[in-house]
Amino acid sequence: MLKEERQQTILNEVELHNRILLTDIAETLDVSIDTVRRDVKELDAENKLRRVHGGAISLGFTTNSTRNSNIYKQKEKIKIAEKALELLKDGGVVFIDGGTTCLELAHLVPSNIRLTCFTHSLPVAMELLTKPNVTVITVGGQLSRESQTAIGANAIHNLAEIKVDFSFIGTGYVDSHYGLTEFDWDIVQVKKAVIKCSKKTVLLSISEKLNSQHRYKTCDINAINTIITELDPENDLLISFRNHDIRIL
Amino acid sequence: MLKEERQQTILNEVELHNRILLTDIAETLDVSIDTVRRDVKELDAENKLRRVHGGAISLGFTTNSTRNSNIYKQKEKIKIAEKALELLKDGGVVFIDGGTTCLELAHLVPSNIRLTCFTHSLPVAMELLTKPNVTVITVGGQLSRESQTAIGANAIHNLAEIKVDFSFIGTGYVDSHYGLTEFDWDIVQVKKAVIKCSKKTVLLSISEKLNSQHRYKTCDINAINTIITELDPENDLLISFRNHDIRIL
DNA sequence: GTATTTTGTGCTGTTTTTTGCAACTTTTAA
DNA sequence: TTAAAAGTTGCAAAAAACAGCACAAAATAC
Repeated sequence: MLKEERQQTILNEVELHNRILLTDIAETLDVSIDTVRRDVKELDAENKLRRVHGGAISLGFTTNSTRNSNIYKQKEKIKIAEKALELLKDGGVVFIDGGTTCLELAHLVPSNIRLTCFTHSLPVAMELLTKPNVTVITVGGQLSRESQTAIGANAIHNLAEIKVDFSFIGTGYVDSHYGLTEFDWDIVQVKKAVIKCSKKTVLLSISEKLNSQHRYKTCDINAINTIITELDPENDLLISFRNHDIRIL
Repeated sequence: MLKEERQQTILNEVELHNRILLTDIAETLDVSIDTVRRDVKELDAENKLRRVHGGAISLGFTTNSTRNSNIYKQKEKIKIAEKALELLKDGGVVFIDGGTTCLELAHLVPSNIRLTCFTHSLPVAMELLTKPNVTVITVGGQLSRESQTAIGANAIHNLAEIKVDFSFIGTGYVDSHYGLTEFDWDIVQVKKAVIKCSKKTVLLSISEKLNSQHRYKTCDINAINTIITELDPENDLLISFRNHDIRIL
């Protein structure tokens, strides 16, 4: 049996079952486990599949996994993103933050709308590039491995040089009294810079985060112009935000 | 038996069974294995089939899979990337360009090496983020939809503020006399800025691009310090580059 | 018609690729 | 923490590929 044949068989199995075990394949193809291991190693190097301990998984499982796979409370986040779409005007200039909620917004941006979008998030930028009428501009800087966004002095410096109509941001924690807070100091600095460069700031947050707080403060609640949650604007959970001069969607 | 006749028989067998073994064919046709080998080599050069170790497979055989990332000449590009790895030193500061060859380089960066990598390419940045010891810094700017890299004045401005030990760049066309050239003017401007901010510039290019040229010029061939192709450095195709003060890997 | 060149084929020795095995290390999960 | 499973590395044998040579047949030139 030719090597290429074997590798093609492995690929087919992976596509078919989404994941395979090396031991299974070795038995099916009647070759040693080492050979299968080497094949999978090569196929992984060629980006045809992804090697994992004990076997391999299909790329379809991982490639778009940032968006596709199980995002926490994805239904709520889609609902939030849909509401946020109303704020997008043809020809507008906006900033879109990182995070799964903002990524949903990027995904749902209609492809017919003409927009100029700034972002410091790699996944958001990738998503926006699929929209033919959106001009995408990345804010450069050192990347946070965890969030796949640019942070640090360079990113803040770059943000200082732009001005957008709307910025859509997420937050780790939000409270009507303590404002927006985060677990991470670097993230706070970037968000401050984002708010500073925006005419209007829109907060996208699932209701679960309401009335929670943490160590570092991003801004007062008054710095936010619009809050969007998955809840009905009249919901009692939002009552403490209604006193402020904030639009609730 | 005529050569033509023999080759036609080989092709028929390949189409019929999707694959053949050289030893089988040699026995069937009652010619030496070397003759069959030479036939298959010719047929592969004519793109009538694909030569593999031990035999040949039909062209349609590999393309049946659903969404193979199918990078043109990926094997060659991996070979180039492997050579380029030798230039990476622990603690180094480098720039990695966009393009599939540079993406292979990013993919193959060992996860134990400590590096600071600048890039204006989203896919390269994403790939590098999987390496725990690599600090990734994006060069921001307006994104080219096609190449998923930052281009334009902003990117160039940002590049002007950094200095790296090595930059690894690709090119559309390269010629020993006309230097590096591109089809796209914007791309040229960015590449110029990259070369300017690098102590040493390394060109990664498949041999197919050697001795080709296009409309807009990026730089003279002398601006390049090292050229890496998939060929052996002593290969005759590289002879015209050997006169210059260029290292060939 | 003869000499020369070109092409095709097979053979030989060397190099590369592939594969399985074994010793040893790392990862995983109870 | 420990035992089992999986992974890694190095090695050796076999198969395949390669490069170079020799020779014969065919094509071409004189």
